[in-house]
Amino acid sequence: MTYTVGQVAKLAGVTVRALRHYDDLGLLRPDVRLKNGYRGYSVDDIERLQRILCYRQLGFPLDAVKAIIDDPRTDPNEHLRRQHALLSDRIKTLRRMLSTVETLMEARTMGITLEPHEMLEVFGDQDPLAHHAEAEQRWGGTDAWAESHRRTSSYTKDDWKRMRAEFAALMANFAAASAEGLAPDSPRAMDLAEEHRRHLERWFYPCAYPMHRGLGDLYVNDPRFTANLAKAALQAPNIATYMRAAIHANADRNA
Amino acid sequence: MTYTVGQVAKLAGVTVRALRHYDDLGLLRPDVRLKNGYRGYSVDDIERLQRILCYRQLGFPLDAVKAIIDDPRTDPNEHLRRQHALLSDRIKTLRRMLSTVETLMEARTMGITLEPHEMLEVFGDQDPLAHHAEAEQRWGGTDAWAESHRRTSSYTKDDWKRMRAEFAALMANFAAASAEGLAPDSPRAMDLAEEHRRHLERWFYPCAYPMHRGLGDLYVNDPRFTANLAKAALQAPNIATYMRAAIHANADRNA
DNA sequence: CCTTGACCCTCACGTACCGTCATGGTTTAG
DNA sequence: CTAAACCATGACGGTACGTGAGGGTCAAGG
Repeated sequence: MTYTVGQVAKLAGVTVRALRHYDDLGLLRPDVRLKNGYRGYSVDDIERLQRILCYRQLGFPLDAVKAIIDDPRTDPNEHLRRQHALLSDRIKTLRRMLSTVETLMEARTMGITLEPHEMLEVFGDQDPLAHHAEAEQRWGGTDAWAESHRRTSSYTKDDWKRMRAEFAALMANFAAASAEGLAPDSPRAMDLAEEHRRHLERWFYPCAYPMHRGLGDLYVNDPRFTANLAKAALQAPNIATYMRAAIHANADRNA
Repeated sequence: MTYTVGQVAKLAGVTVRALRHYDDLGLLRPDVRLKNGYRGYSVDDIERLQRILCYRQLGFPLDAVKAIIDDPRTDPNEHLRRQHALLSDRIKTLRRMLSTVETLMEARTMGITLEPHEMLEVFGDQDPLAHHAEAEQRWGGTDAWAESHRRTSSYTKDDWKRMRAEFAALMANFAAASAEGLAPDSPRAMDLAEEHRRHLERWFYPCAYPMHRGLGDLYVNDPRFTANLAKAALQAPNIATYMRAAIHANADRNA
């Protein structure tokens, strides 16, 4: 299945012109050219476009985006982790700006004049490059970054086997707990939820409690995830719903 | 007191070149030119710069920023309200992007392939203009917008007198409650906090519970606000701390 | 007194990221 | 078979600055 420029543009909410520009830059080359000269985008191209748009939204210039995306040291999981970190950062700074605006509002009602630096400092250039350069400084080449990177990209077949075995055991426990009629907010069920969270953190990506909650919801709301979990739990009924409840209870416990 | 370009640039976290550019555009004219030709920025200029940077951060082109800022129908309070709304919106969409990234992460670990539109649709152009145009459509000229605008900009001297009287009464009640040794999380104290919140909403700006919490913290953390409240409460001791506790209790109650 | 370095000034050209025609072929609905 | 709706490739324009070039200003130190 291939998509035309117009289709991709509509899907992504960008203009056709932008896609053509990315093509010119070599940033996003459509998979094929049809006989009539039309651009034919593949699903891989779409995935690449997701990365492009995400990094661009975060303020990176396109050549930097190209460098980031084409970096051979970075695998897909690493990209998602990085996007997650960058988005979280951005949200944090926007929250600081929002907080400053609230302070300004209240200062006005009270007739208090704030210092210039209090009004300004958070609104400056949130250029991700500066922060990223700093991150590069902190992490670049050192162990932390490399280790975080090594995690998924260098798993051996044996590792994957162990991971799957761990996961299967965990899901079997969930199925058993559910079958026993154990309440999802019982300590045992919550422990299983915690184990699930740490499983994700050990093998894949950092997963704080709010994020874990979101995943619990995802498992119930998206039938594909529901089905996948059911399969892993040997068709235990409503296992996703059970997991979600346990995950939320566990998150509450650790709030 | 006037500031040089370099000082302002450092305060705001932007380049000197950018400030000169804003000068050229007529977007931010320094208050004065010193004898030596240096730009001299006043505190008002700094306040204007805060608006410029905020709207620019939100993605508005500079000429639009100029139009927004120079719009004579918009008073300072209205600007802050608008900035608050726009920032909140932006945070909301970034959160949607973050949530999508989390879904993508989990989809990878489960080996599920998402539909193209699921990967892309949130990352498109978050151009505030589109949304703003829509808001203009919804509100433009109609009552809601005008009314929201009329609120502070058209208060008469009598209105201000009533507002100040209301506020004085409220603070007197807080002082009394505190003097009586009434617990800040008692119903009566929480009612006062709620009254304070509604006072803000009626006279100044929308103030949801999370924001109200933030203000409570501000009252304690910033001595200028602490002092101001103490004065309004006839020097009742620790009134800001008392208010903060009541505000948080009230927010908990309405969570 | 004179220099050095950190500021400031005004042109002026360059660059990134597209928007916007202009011109023309292709495909699909009626 | 024709109009509308796509696709293509140039090519020029526009915004928001970056980046010198070339040259005054000012405080501190030798």
